[in-house]
Amino acid sequence: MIELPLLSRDAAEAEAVAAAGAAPAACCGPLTREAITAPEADVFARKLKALADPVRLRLVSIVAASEGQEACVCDLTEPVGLSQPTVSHHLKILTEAGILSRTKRGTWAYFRLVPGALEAIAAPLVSV
Amino acid sequence: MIELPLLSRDAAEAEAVAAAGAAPAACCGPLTREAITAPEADVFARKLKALADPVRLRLVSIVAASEGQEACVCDLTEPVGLSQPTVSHHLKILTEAGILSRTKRGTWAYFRLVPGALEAIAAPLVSV
DNA sequence: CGACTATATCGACAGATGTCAATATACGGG
DNA sequence: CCCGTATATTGACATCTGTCGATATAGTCG
Repeated sequence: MIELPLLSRDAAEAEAVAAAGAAPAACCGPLTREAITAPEADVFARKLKALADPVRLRLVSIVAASEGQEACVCDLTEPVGLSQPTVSHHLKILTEAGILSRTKRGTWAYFRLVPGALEAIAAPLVSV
Repeated sequence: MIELPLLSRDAAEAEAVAAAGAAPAACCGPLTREAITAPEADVFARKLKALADPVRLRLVSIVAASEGQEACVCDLTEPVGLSQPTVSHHLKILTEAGILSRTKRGTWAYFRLVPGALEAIAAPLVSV
């Protein structure tokens, strides 16, 4: 097994998931069943933080709702009205959280929603 | 209709919801159906931010998993290992976001999970 | 009333976060 | 091979956030 020091744990999992065709796993059981442990809370909070920004929510939504469910940075800069470096920054956070995946084709970087990523984040929030 | 300047919009909605016996409404449709608008993203990000902290996740979970689904500040300080003012601060954020409700009985302030609040946050994340 | 307890608020402070301009890197085309 | 374009990285900066100790507020019980 080769180490992937440049990839976060979440991004690495997302990549493995894509290769295997499986869906990302939820971090933990339902919050309401029994008290979440501190380490589980850290992991879950990291994922929620990645999503808890109006710009990043819009980026995820635009990517997911796009033709072919993918978009490049150049498609995203104008809709959110921010500079290219800022958009790249947000996309990096979303990718490292395992929410988006990045594929480079030529000069362009295409981003896609990782299948099941949002559902995995939602899972601990629903009662049963 | 009386104004409630001391309560956030979310807390006010949560209170109305409790009075009517209804469940909190989701901020918007599924992220993946069509692109979320900027104002919707702001509202949704505010709710996610309230939850996107390891301490607050644990507080919500401890409250929800408690006997009688409620807990007072004194029950919560020790489990999370933080000072009382800090715990009060986090509880205020959760209450203003409409996730917890606060009831004062005697000297104690009891916090409960607002029914349906977590599901309302999860709703836009699930595909259909 | 006066002491004690539970909670909230305030002020301060370190560290995280979102943003941009400038720059670096990588790729494709003449 | 050099230029133009797309993206990523860096450095700087203002703002937000989580934490604490100190203090204020409010309720209980002698």
